[in-house]
Amino acid sequence: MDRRQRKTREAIFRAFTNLLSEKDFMHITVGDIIDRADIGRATFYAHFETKDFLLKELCEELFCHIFDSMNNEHSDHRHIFNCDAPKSVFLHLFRHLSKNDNKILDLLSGRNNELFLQYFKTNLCKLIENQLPTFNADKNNSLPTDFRIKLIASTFVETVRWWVANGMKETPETITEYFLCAV
Amino acid sequence: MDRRQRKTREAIFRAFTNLLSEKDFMHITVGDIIDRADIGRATFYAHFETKDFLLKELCEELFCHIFDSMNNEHSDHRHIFNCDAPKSVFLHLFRHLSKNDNKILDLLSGRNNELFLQYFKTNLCKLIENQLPTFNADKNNSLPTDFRIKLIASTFVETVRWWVANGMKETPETITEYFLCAV
DNA sequence: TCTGTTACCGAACTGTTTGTTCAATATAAT
DNA sequence: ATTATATTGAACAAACAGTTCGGTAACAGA
Repeated sequence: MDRRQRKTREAIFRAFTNLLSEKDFMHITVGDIIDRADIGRATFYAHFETKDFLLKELCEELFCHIFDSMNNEHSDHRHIFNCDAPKSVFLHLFRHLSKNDNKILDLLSGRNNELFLQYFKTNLCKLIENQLPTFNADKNNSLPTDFRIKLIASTFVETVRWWVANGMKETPETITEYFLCAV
Repeated sequence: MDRRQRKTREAIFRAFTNLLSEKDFMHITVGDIIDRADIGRATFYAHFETKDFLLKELCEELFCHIFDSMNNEHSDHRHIFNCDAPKSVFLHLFRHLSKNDNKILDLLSGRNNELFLQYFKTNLCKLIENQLPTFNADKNNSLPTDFRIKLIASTFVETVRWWVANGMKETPETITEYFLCAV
């Protein structure tokens, strides 16, 4: 990739994430973004079709590679997760979230956390579907499977939300315990 | 209230809820609303400061009175809920949701259900806080209280979301069982 | 170093949306 | 009937979205 392209793209993402921690996505204008990124208007539209696509690509850059790496590790080194799954998988996830250059942390603690957690949830459901047999099925075994998956996903999301709202004081290990205790 | 005012207000709400079931709130313009409501532009702004305030007032009209009535019944006739709380409270809620003139149903099954369930959740947490001692505390008793409340609220919301996504085929009684089984 | 390619700039431009204003008209309240 | 108020339609400035294009700077390969 051209160095110029890369720099502009990074400048746009940086400006955009800054703005997201200040105001609603809905009220951020393209003008705001190009002012803060210090680039021309035409340049922005050369990179992203609309503001919505910018959000989409940011989310993919943030989350999808996490899940991809997760799935790869899961299939390549299945033994790692099978020793005490699903604990390892979610511990892994919480660790990723807690250290990703503080970029994810900023976005998740801002006004728009629902926005990102929505994207997050979509990927999460697939992951949980694979892990489902390893979950303790004592209590809500009688519930429909798709319902159970969504419940676990929303519990995970709510756990993350509570975690970041309280300043992420707990260790990933503790939070994993909380999550597994709740689900 | 002036009959003219009331009629315009209703026309705006009707047009707005129609549009909400068709496209994202973000992409609905004031022009769309006044066209469908068949009113003048100046009239819209005489009623609502912005599009966001219209959404806010719609949510209040839809949800807040439900919770108000709930809280009143709860304080006036405490015995009703104490016989087998928290079942009654949430059964009550599910019943409300399933029959409110199909207006709530439309909105909750549309593209913008996250939007409304967000408003919903805020009120829900207060209700759950009152009902908390009546919940089965066997499993996740060790978790922080505020965390437990948010978990229960998000489980309720996720239950509603799954319910409407599947066409609300289950009776309120069944869904209440599902919810209490999951929480 | 030279050359063709590609990205960025910035300024202008069209079309859309927002929110306001105002005089004229219609409806409600007393 | 008279007064008060809601609605209308049109026009308006300001903000915003998305496009176009000629000129400039940075890149990659020979």
